[in-house]
Amino acid sequence: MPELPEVEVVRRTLEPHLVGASVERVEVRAPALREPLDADAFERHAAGRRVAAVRRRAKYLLVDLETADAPATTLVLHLGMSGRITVRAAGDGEPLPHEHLVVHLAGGRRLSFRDPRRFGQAFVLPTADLDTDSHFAHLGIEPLADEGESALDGAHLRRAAVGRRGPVKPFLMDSTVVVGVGNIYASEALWEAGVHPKRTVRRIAAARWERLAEKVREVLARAIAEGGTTLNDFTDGEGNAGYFQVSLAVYGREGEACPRCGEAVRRVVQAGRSTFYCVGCQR
DNA sequence: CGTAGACCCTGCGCGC
DNA sequence: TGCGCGCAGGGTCTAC
Repeated sequence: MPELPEVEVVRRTLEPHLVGASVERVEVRAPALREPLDADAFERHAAGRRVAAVRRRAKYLLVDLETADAPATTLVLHLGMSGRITVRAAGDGEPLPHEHLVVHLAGGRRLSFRDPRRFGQAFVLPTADLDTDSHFAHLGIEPLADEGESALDGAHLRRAAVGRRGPVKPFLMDSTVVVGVGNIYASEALWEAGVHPKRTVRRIAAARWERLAEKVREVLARAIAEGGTTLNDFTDGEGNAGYFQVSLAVYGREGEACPRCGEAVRRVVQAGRSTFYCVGCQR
């Protein structure tokens, strides 16, 4: 469900509910995720703290926690394929299906983390250790970062492709190159840029890298503006659906007419994931 | 070192 | 109506 835009939409909707709130306790309801939840760590590093900020790095949601007498910590949440994070009102007490973690806030509201497929993650660590933590140490640049040294541009993609082979679509999804580009938006950005998903990264010229970088940023920004893509069950932190799926040009549209040239959209599997593209206008 | 494939899970929609 | 199959937004590990 969630690529970068969906996580950013969740972040933005959670932020006003969480910043300034106090964490009374963290309840581990079902510890079995791929990395089992550590109730002791939550108790030691999250309980009794105040939310200072809600940030995002790649597809990770970062809830910064502070207290007067200890260094800052960060609650890290990843939605995997099927995770959902919502704020529940005080008194709304029914346990939800697949609810793994409940963060109880002062006043009775709760932050609820659900994940049927259990590919998600939840852990807490000192904020100072974030950059060196194994989940973050090898991450590439943020595609929507401001202009500057680490902005996503054609030169960044071209440099990252040096010495590599293989098709451009999995390359775009490689989080050591650029983060946040998942299976939906990789197909969409390639279609927007007119680049064939199977094209080898060694045969892409500077101008096309530039166009591709631009389209990646554009597609992600548009998806955020439209509240994220909802295929089955994505909702923001307040439980609202997103609308970007109506804007998808090729993803999930095998056999339908390409909006640009009318050719039938095709589906292939690359690196185990479905890719949708148009032979008429992607070269 | 870089890349391809298997794998971790549950739920849903489709065709029979 | 009910059932089995294929497929799903992510990431990591192993084998080449």
